[in-house]
Amino acid sequence: MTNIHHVAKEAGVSVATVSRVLNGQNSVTYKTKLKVEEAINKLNYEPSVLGRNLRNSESRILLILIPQISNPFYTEIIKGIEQTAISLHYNILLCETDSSPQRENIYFELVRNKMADGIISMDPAVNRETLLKLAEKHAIIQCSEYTPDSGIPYVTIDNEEAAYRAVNHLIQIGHRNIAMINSDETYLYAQQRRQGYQKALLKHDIPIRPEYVLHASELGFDNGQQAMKRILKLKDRPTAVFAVSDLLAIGALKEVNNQRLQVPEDMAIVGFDKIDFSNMTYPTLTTISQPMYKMGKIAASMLIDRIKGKQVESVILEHELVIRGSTAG
Amino acid sequence: MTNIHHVAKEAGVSVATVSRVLNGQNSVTYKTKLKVEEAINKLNYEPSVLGRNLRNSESRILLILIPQISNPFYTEIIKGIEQTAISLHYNILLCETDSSPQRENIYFELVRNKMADGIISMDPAVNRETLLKLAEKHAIIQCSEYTPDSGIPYVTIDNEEAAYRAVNHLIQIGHRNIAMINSDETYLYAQQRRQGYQKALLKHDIPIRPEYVLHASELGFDNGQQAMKRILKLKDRPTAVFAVSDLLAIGALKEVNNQRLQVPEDMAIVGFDKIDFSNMTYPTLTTISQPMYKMGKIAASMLIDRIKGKQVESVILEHELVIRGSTAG
DNA sequence: TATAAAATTGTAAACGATTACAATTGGCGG
DNA sequence: CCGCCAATTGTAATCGTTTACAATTTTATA
Repeated sequence: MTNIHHVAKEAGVSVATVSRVLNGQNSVTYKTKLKVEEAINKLNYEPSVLGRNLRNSESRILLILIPQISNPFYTEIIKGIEQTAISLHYNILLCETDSSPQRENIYFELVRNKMADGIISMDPAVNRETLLKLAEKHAIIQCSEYTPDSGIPYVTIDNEEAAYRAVNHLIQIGHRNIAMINSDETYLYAQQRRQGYQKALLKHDIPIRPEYVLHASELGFDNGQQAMKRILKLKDRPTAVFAVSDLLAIGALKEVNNQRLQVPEDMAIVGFDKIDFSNMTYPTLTTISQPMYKMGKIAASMLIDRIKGKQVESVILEHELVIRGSTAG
Repeated sequence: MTNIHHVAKEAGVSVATVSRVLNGQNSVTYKTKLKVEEAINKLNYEPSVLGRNLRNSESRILLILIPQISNPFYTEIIKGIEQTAISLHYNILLCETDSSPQRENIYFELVRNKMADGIISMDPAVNRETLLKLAEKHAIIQCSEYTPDSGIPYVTIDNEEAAYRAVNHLIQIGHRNIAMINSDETYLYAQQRRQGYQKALLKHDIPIRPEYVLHASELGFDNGQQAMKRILKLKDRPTAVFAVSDLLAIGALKEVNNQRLQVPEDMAIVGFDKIDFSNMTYPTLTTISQPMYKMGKIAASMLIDRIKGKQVESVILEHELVIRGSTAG
């Protein structure tokens, strides 16, 4: 492997000069710059990132913590992060935590010992204490899910308001028996969306029935399907369902189809996230659109600012209710 | 930041001894080992991966090259890779190439200058020349898509046979006008699947009609939907379609639904990959199941073997035709 | 042309680990 | 108690950069 010393010798200059050329400093004559560049080309030299990283004590790697890589909601955000990261010469290390603390620790370790410069956490099941501790010394941004009053900057949407609008829409089109498929309510977003759900009901004097709120242990098609199975067995069968994730909603939709019931006539469904699939179902899914790509881009630039020592403010982005076939006949 | 010298001083030993304890060498007395570990705990020391990497000239990072992160086919493979990588203390850097050579080059560079130890490429649009050149000096495995006779080891399935079986199934259930939605035929898998398609037709003396083979520029729902639009306008309208990706098939299915035609009565559809979503459509999608997770695991262990200098053999895995609603009434 | 100031270049010390090789220690037989 | 050998520990070089500071060259000015 050819290193900076070889180049220096070849060009007849010192390593410092070569380094300066490499880093585009202008304190070097045009003539020597040419000589150095010639040597670099001749020797086919590529500076070692390893050496550079050690010296600069940075890795230019960003960690992205997500619970499940298979949820398209995350993939869209990741695209946004990627776009910004690449343009600023950072690379991203994708970390699937499976919501397991051990798994998480592996990744936290990476940051602690400088293999990564910072973290964008999207894991709602994150170990908050550890994260907080880590945030004292390292750059961390939360995306989508966050920890209020923790000082960790975040990008997210107004979950309560979004849920409120979704349920409000169901009420507007005449439903009063509205079930909710929520996820684990230890997660903030789940709490907030439940708040929104209840707020909408209360607003219209619809009594809140605890048995109408189901919980999915994970965000997958199966979980949605199972939940719908239970919903269809409830007495005073709900006529509409609000699911906190498109994946759940799609699974639920499938179950309604399976039982030869009609959507939206027998059961209206609203999802959350507006993933691409949500437009491919039959009927298409009414859902809340989150600006995933934008969220990713913002999270990434916040993180990089943070790494560079700047102060950053949390951001709450807009969302939108997209009305489609599963609620509109 | 506390480093190995601090630990050495604290424990009253030399840095070499600390390093030996760190790396579990047994040439160190139990007693000193204890002293060192005590010092490590006391100082809360974490060895710097940066320093270690430089010295060992490795990064313990694997690159995964995929064209689009949003295709669930890849996410499942990635899970497999991840599983193996983590257990062997490697991390994975996910690289979305968008099938763009510039983008690709960024990642190749990472390997050239030791920021990554090897590559698993799943990009069919990869620049073969560059990849071959890179493979001379670096560990590279291809997964799913490969370059025959290049010496680059790969994991894949028998695409021709799989396509053959898919189309054969359509013929078995009575179809003779069978269209194909293929992707760019510069890709090997596309060529092979087309071969399989034609082989099945020929076998049953069905003439091959070039106008029945459409091409999607990308693997997305939209592309499938567009393709189906064109298919439905063909004279001698096909009664069945074989799509080389579930995403295309699902888009196509959507279009058939949109036009109020029945699947499979008016149009039977077979997809490829068995992504989770293929079971959520209406009707569910007949498709070819690839062992994605296993493919990922194997690719990862092949790569790591390669990095360690071992010789590895290419692997062709089994596939399976999964018959579901879109072909079986 | 001499001299001060500015621009360019070079020297050598980091960064934080690993590891040949050297030095020391301890155990054991005679 | 001495000498030898093995086991343990230490010293210092090394990986490939960047950069403070020193040294040199160039330029500007009188």
